Amino acid sequence: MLLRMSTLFLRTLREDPADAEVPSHRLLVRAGYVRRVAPGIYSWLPLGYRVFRNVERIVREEMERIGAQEVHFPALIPREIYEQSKRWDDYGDTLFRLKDRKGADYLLGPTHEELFTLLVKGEYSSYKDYPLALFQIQTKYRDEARPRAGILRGREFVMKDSYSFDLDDEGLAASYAAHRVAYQKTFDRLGLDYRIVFAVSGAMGGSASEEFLAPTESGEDTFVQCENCDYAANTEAVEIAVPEPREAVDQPDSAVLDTPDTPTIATLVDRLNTLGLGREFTAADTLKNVVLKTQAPGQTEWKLLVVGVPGDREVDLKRLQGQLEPTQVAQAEPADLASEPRLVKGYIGPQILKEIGVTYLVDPLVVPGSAWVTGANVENKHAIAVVRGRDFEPDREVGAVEIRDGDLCARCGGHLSIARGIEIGHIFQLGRKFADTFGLDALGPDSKPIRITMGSYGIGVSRAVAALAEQHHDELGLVWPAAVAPADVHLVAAGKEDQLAAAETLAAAFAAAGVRVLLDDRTGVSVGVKFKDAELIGVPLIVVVGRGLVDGLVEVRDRATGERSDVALSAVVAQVSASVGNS
RNA sequence: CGGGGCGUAGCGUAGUGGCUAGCGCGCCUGCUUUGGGAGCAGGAGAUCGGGAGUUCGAAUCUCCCCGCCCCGACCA
Repeated sequence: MLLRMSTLFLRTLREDPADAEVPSHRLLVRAGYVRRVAPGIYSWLPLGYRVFRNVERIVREEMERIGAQEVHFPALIPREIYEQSKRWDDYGDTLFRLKDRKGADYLLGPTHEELFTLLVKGEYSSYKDYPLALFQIQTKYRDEARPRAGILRGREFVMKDSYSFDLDDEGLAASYAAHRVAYQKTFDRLGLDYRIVFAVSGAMGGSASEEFLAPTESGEDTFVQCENCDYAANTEAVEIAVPEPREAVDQPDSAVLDTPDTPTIATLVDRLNTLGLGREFTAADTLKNVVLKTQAPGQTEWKLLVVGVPGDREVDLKRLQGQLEPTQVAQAEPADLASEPRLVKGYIGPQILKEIGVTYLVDPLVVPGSAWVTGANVENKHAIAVVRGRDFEPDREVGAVEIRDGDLCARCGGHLSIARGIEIGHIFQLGRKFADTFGLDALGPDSKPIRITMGSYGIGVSRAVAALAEQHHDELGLVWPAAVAPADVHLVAAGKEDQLAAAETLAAAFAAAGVRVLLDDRTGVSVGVKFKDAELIGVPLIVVVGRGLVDGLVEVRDRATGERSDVALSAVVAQVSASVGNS
């Protein structure tokens, strides 16, 4: 392969585009890889499309390696198919909907579970046909409320999605494991730094669920990782270490105290410490009861919900929502509170919740037998030594507190640290949700139907390009890993005539040796511009045919390390093709 | 949808009531230059986001609308 800068459709920008903030967006635009068409919608230019196709190729190869077979579905899908799975309504505003000339409804696919399931149902009917894994690499559409960060989160993006079809749970587990390995190989080959984190399976249902996150500052997913063991989870799924449970019975009796004007945790703690109770209280000794409301799927009615957390912690609504899916959770409005006068704002305690029929969830930090200062359900009064298992019993535990940097790992007790990452892949065991919806069965050896169980696996192909740019750049520009770079060598002809002629000859030799070469054969461009462009474009090796030519030397530069060495013109092809072959 | 910022040439920007809207990059022509985004000279390119209004006069002031970016809500 030989690409010539003199004719390449490329214009680099000297300055950062004003609308770009994150590094990938800035650099991909500056280096002429992509151009914005509309918010969240981008065109891929020749260099960018080469990187894109390299990523796509690697993803495809690793899918095929585990026996997944590639298909290609339409992006344009009739409404009826999504009606069957209820997602025409359930997906909400994020679904791109459109009408044809007859007024019939269509959508642009955000994911393709329906089509995969229906396709298999239409073709396969025997247990002998399974297991099966299919995948596609397809443009997906989501009408994001707020597209952002260039191609990291667009309204149109390319995703590889695959689905496994198995007869039983063991088969699903095996398919899931195969995909997990394939994803590791894929991201390893791409040169992405990533973490596999536990996730909640969310609205899609199912059990096992893990995300592949590429740690980077501009990532929009927060996750937690243990500094001691390999535990990592996103903030919805994370579990932190909790205190040992205690015996409820042998604890001091509960008592009600006068605590006027203490509707907040801070005012309460101040007051407690003036009462001479023989100990110092902190916010962590109090039990905060936050009033929320929930809406079960398919219901229009909202029900009150109280969540108890230690007073020094906030409730993380997003985390809570993630665990209560598909039930919706929201902050209770004053009007909601008014519907239950026995809940006294600022003085709510769990002691009466059973009696008044309000669901009570506690964070696991509120362990059985733990004693708390909490509201007495009377204006200006709090209760002390309120013990879980004696004075109240929650309906269940749910991880609700905001995770802090330094919280302890539930596995090993090590410190947890919070980081941000880009979700580049997600694997989960979908189970029988769509098989149930569409009646996907295989006929078993006993002539009885077997309901198929599915796994769902996604890789954001276009997003991976952006994630690579996020992880592989410096102040000068992009620094592509060899496997995805638009070329192996960026060959700069530093001068005219002799040097240009020598560069031409060398470029032909590289190409003949199977080295992908980008030749800067532009005349009338100063060498400084060529160097800057080479650094911005980020091909791993830069070879300069310049002043050393009179001595039969060219300069080889490593874009990543900045290392430079002079190599004999006669030896450079062999040296470079060896290093390219090794990578 | 809430909060903030911003719309002037392909890109980055200056210009807060007064002459022909200025500058840098990029682009075109010519000459010079060739190891770090070159120099000189000449040139093309803008309905100043749109509409309405105020005014002798509007990029500039007022109102409405549209769009973009960032934060949040939301979101595999």
